[in-house]
Amino acid sequence: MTRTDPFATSLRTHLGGELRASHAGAKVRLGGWVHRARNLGGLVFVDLRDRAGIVQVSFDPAYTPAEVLERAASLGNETVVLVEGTVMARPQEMRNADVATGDIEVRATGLEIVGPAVPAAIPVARSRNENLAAEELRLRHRYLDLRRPELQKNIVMRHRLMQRARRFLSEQGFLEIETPILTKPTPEGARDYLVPSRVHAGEFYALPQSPQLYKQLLMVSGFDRYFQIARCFRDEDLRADRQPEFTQIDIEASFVDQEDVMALAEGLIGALWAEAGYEIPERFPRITYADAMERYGIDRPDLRFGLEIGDASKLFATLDFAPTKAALDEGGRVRGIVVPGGGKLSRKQLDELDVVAKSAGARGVLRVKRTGDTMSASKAAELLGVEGAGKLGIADGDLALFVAGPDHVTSPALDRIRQELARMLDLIPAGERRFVWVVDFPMFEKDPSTGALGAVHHPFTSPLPEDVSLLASAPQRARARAYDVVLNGTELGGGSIRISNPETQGKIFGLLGIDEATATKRFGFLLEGLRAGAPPHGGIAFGFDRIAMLLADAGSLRDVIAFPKTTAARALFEGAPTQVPAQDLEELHVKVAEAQA
RNA sequence: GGGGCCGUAGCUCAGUUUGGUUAGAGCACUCGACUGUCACUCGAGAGGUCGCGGGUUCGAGCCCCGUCGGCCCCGCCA
Repeated sequence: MTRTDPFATSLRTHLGGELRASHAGAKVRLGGWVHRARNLGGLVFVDLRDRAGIVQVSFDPAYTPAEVLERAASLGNETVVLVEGTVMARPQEMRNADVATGDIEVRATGLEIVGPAVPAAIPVARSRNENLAAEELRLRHRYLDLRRPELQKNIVMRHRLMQRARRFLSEQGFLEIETPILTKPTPEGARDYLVPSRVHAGEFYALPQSPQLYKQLLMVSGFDRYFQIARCFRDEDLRADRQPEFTQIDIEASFVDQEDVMALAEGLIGALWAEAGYEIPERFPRITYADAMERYGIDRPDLRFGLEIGDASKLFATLDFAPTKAALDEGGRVRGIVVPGGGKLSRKQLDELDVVAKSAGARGVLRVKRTGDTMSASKAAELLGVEGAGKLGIADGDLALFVAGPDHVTSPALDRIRQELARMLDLIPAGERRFVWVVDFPMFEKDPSTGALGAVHHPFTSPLPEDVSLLASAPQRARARAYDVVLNGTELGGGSIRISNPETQGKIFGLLGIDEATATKRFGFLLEGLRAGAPPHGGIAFGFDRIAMLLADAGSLRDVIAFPKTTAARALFEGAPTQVPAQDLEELHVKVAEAQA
């Protein structure tokens, strides 16, 4: 028994899942879990599972000592065993083409039970037609769920992506630098997770929402290429693609412009997708924010299908049609989508689209259908006539859907309609990957309830040089040196060129309603840093969990995170959060407002 | 903060439409048979707070109210 395998230890010689026909004749010692056992009476087969896969171990009186065979016959699923035996090529008729190790089996001569197991609370080996256990149970018994080959595959992919990112960035001269987890609360943005200080009564740390300020200060310090696989925390309500703690590939560089960061990001994405076995374009196309909103109604367009949004306001202005007239009179627009061959959509499907649009805030969807030279489906269709239809590009057999109102209503509604149409008409080609940069984001957006300006990206984002003059006159029209990279309608990451001039930073704070005293209190250490000699700098951050989910082809973020939280931000396995002893609270100078029943 | 769906054996699910005998099936588990299986097969058995609390009713897994938990969505997430 020679230890030639890199996974060999004092207890084992190989990973069973890696054994192949080339190992035939080898004497091996394996460690693993009993995935399944088949006892034929006098003959026992055990599927032994380790992280590399599953291998069949056979126990036969012809080569297995009686007491070993007896022990094998008693094995329960998920028991941990050490097996000793010889790898044998299986005769042709006994091979199993469904398993990677199916050309061989291990003929056992020894068996040791090293980890007896009670029956598993949720099955690791599922029978056919058996669904996965409820996610609640999978999270509660995470150690079992993580034994499933599918999840192991995801976690392995995550590891590979993480290493590939590290290697790629290191090779580009980026330094991996850790930043604090106990940091300063930030009133902007998402809610912070707070950590009370024991030493300083009444004071709190916060967990970082991102290492933003630290990485800018690292630029000020001269570490001109930084990266970090950074854990970030945001205390907001969750979604399928949102966890309270998540991981970003965080990048910042000095003496760079937008082009440099974008080129680097394209390189990194190319490397990550290559790691998962996909070849993608070296450069990604670009679209401005304004263009994206106009043509797709959203700032992260899915370019895998057409159905672009058009403006039909001019034509509708000539029609004596009250609903659209009213919207136009109020300064809104009539925008719509022409659906080639859309005439075949059923009444039920059209009603579904109506529901989708209404849930996005629209009053309703106006339908225009053309069959030959007959216009139907709405009063507006008749008023429009064939001539109007021609002007809008509505051909025989087509359907057009219009929404009227201000852009902040029509855009989201048409975005939802567009996506729903693509699904209904099966327009999304399988395996298609359409990367796109969205650039020239506005600097600010108005809070609809208060009317106050807020930063679209974050308050440290630099304006486009040609728009600096707008800051004083029309800040809402000023565009930012910010960029998002989008794949198939999913945002992978985003970043910006930062403000490296303390005066400009002060102006931006002013526009955001942060006076000098407040700015000093909250971001003083950044402003001080900028005054101490700051290079031009910028960066980008990628949502690593989401990328891992895409590349592992996982159905949920929770399937690429070893120990995820539920949508109520609970950890079911370890049971966090939890109450703590009164004495601990006292020491932290914390009083719980209402006694828990 | 709001809306939707779900919760029946250790697990996956029937049963809820129309309230009515002792709540079923497959897998897992226990016992037995079986020498080439690979979802082994076959026989037998054990296993239930129908999430929890309250209500309506002669009678509730099923109807009503509340509550807990999970998932999805809106708000929120610079």
